[in-house]
This record gives sequence, C-alpha cells and structure tokens, in this order.
Amino acid sequence: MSQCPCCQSSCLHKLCTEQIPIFSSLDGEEMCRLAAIARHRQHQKGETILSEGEDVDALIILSAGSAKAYKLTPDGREQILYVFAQGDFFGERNLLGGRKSAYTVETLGPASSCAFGCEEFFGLLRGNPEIAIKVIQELEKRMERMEETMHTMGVRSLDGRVCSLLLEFGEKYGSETQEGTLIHLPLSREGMANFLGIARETMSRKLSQLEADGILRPVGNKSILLLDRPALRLMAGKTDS
Amino acid sequence: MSQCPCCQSSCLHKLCTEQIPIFSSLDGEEMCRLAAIARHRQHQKGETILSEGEDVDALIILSAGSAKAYKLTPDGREQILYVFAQGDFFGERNLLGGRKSAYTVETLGPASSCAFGCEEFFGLLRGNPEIAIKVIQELEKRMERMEETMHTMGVRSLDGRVCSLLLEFGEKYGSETQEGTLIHLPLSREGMANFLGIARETMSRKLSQLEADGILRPVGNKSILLLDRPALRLMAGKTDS
DNA sequence: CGCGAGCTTGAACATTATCAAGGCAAGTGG
DNA sequence: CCACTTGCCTTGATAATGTTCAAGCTCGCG
Repeated sequence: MSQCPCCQSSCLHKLCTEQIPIFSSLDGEEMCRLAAIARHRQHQKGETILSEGEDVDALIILSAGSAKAYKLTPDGREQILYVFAQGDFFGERNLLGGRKSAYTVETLGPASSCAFGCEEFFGLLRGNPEIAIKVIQELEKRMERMEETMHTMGVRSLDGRVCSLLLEFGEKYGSETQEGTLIHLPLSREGMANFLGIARETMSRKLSQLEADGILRPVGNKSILLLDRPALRLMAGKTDS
Repeated sequence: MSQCPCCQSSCLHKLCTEQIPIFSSLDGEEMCRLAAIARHRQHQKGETILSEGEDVDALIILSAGSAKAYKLTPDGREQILYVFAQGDFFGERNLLGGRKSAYTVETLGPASSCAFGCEEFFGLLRGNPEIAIKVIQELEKRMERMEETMHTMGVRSLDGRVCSLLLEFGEKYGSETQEGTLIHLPLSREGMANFLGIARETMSRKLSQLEADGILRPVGNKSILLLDRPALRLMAGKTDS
C-alpha cells in the first residue's frame, strides 16, 4: 500500500476511502486513485457541511466524527432526520438528480469529510457495478433506519418514543458496563427532542421520570446509563398505559 | 415489438416492464426477456402482497393500482410508511441483504404486480450499470419522499400536519377543476390518521374544521375538493397558532 | 472561580386521545 | 324496490397528555 503513487509521503487520505463500505470492493490501487481525487476537509464542532437548498455536485462522505442532518420546520425548529456517523455519506441526491440538498448537515463535534465530484463518481458507478450495488445496499440500510424512525415517531405515547430512541442510541453508541449500558449521547436534550419532534422540556421530564423509575441514570449531561433494558423495551413496546 | 419472441400472442406482461422507470434504459427485446421471467399476479382490494417479517427473495413491482406499506405499532395500530403507486417497487431489501421484509404491503384496490427473483435481478444489475443507477435514483426519490414525510410528522401542530398531507395528496392524486383541486383520496380517514400517527376522530375533526373555514369541501367520502390552496399552505407552513 | 449555555422544574393553559352515541351510505337479501 | 345490515365517518363530553412561559439550577469551559 505504501508504494501507491498518490501517497508517497503520508497516506492520510486513504483513510477515508478504506473505511467506507461502498468502496470496499476496490483494490488498494483503485482506492488510492480515488482518494487522490477527493476533496478533503476538516471540520470543527457545529460547522455546517451542507445547507438545505444548496446546490452541491458532490457526494460527501463523513470520514470521521458525527453529524446531524436536519430540515427547518415552518415554526423554526430543527427536525433532525439522521444522525450520521463515520462512513455515512450524503449529498448524493444532487449528484444523480441534479437537485438541491433536502437538508442541512452540521457536525456534532470535530469531524472530517471527503467529497467526490459528480463526474468522477458517475464514471465510477458505470465502470464498477459492484460499487453501485454497494451504494444501493447502503441506501437500503439508511431507508430501513428511517423507516424504523418513522415507526418510532408514529407511536402515540411519548414514553414509547423516548424509550425507543434510548434503545436505538444504546445499540449505536452504547458500551456495556457492570451496571448496564453506558450511552455516550450524540445529541443534546434539545437535539433528542428535535429528533422526536417534541419540546425540550418534555424530554427532560421523561428522562427524569425514567430516572425516578430506576430505569436509567444520567451521567453528567452527555451520557446516560441504562440500568434496566428490559423495562425500557417494555415501555418502548408493549406498554402504552 | 410484436416480433419479440416472448409475446407472440398478447404482449400482456410487457406492460409491467415498460412502465417502470428503473427499466427504461433497456431496449424492447431485453424488456421482453425480462418480462418473461417475471412472476405476474393480480390482486383484489385489501390483499396482502407482502407481510412484515416475511422472507422474500424477490423484487416486486406494482404494475397497476396502489398499495399501502405499514408496520404494526406495539399498540396494534398500523403505522403507514408509504403509499405506493404504479411503478413503485419494494421487497428489494431482502434481495440484496437477505433480510426480512420490514413492512407489510397491502393493496388499496384492484392491483397487479410482477416479481423478479433474486438471481435474475442481481445479474441484471451487474450487467447493466444503467439499471443500477436508475435503481439508485428511484431509491433517492423514495428517501426524499420519506424525509419529507418525517419533516411533516415533526411539525408540532396537527393542523400543520394535516394540511401538509392534503397538499401532498393534492399533488399526487389531485386534478384541477374550476372550483379547485379535486383529490381522489388513496386512503380512508382512518388510513390518513394512521399515516400521521393520530386518532381517526381527530382526523375527522380537523377536516370538519377546515371545511368550516371554507378551505375544503368533502365530496363523498373518498374525495376532497381543495378550495383554498394558499390558505392550506399557510396552515401547513407559517401558521402554528 | 465565575460565567454562560443548556438543563430541570413548576403551574397554567391548550390540545388531543378516549369513550360513547349516533349518522350516512353502500351493499345484501327478501 | 325497499328494509336491513355493516362498515366507516362524525360529533360530543371528559380525562389524559403535552406545550408554553417563567424561574432557578448545574455542568463544563475559559
């Protein structure tokens, strides 16, 4: 790999292509060539990578860090659609359809991204059906995530929605400890509220209530320890009383 | 086209491939070959084409009619995720990921479908990158629809959500008349309520209220005449009072 | 250590779900 | 052709739930 023509010094940008599922079928050299044509950027916390309505002719991949994607609701709130993690991509819509971005993407912490121009990516797809299939698979995964989210949002009781969210975060951002699952939250209380489409205060109240029930324990403001997963499941699921 | 080997008698099933965007790059003969390997089915109203959790190894295309896709919520309600129209496809997830269906698809009226087995479709993708690109584009469209839906569902005021839904239906199922836009509703009141995740009664009330405001007029139970689109837009958007 | 952003809590208010009782319309069978 | 029946829709009253506004608190950062 170190003999690759594009990275004689440090192979910095290969990181971005290597860790991305949609390019996993490429061999080392192709990956390197690809990385060479990408535009790499570093981001600070709270930086906007892409704005709703903006014209973008690139596919952007989050090579490190996390970000939220949201649309503004008429009343000025942020409706969060996705929480992106390393390896997720976006902006591809514009690339294929020539349309404008449907949402804003803002980093949740330090992050880095790499972007591929329209032509490059298009050529890549035509030449490598395998990549196209990978892209389809990734899109399917994302759709499934979103369907799951919609399902969650359709639940009438807010308790149910909150619990579902916690379980979901637990799977993605949680680590097992002796006491339970420790979640390092990607979103603030306000962010979570915006994800579920509820008021920030309500989110606080629900969490307090869950703490009172002994189901979880906040650890600082950015983490939560899930003490009783089964009870959470129950509330997310069968119980709507 | 009539010289195509597969349809010497009536070219019935070619209808299905010809009207489907993802196959639009194929020429007549390819299309015909494709149609020949598809499994064609007719459906009555209320028939279940696909069940949540079911194993399906096929891509199913709705060649005529409409259908709803839903998941059951823990409390037994149907959370509708999509309303499919002619040309929409589903089941592809299982095909690529080997996973189970995430939702149930049920026809809303008489309909017909055609299904392609896993291998056939896979081969098709590998051989025709254009089809893969078309599939990606279609998936992107669907994602955009869903993002729009989530955006709608995130709106706090129900009035806003109801109005958004009506506008959306207006674009898809409406026809312009002298008095306004006449929508032939694909869903019942209950269906619409399930789409928005609210109670059937609430849906009724909201519609009555909109009628009282002179914004719309129900025509029978299955159609609605939108009299004042601008007012609807306002309620869907800026007004949350 | 002090400041500010973000979080929590309380109380009044607004909205929606739920339960219950009809109503309307389409389809069925006499 | 009419009465009947069934499914779906509407409306009302009440209880449950969430929002909003306002105040005070805590954590985390400089």
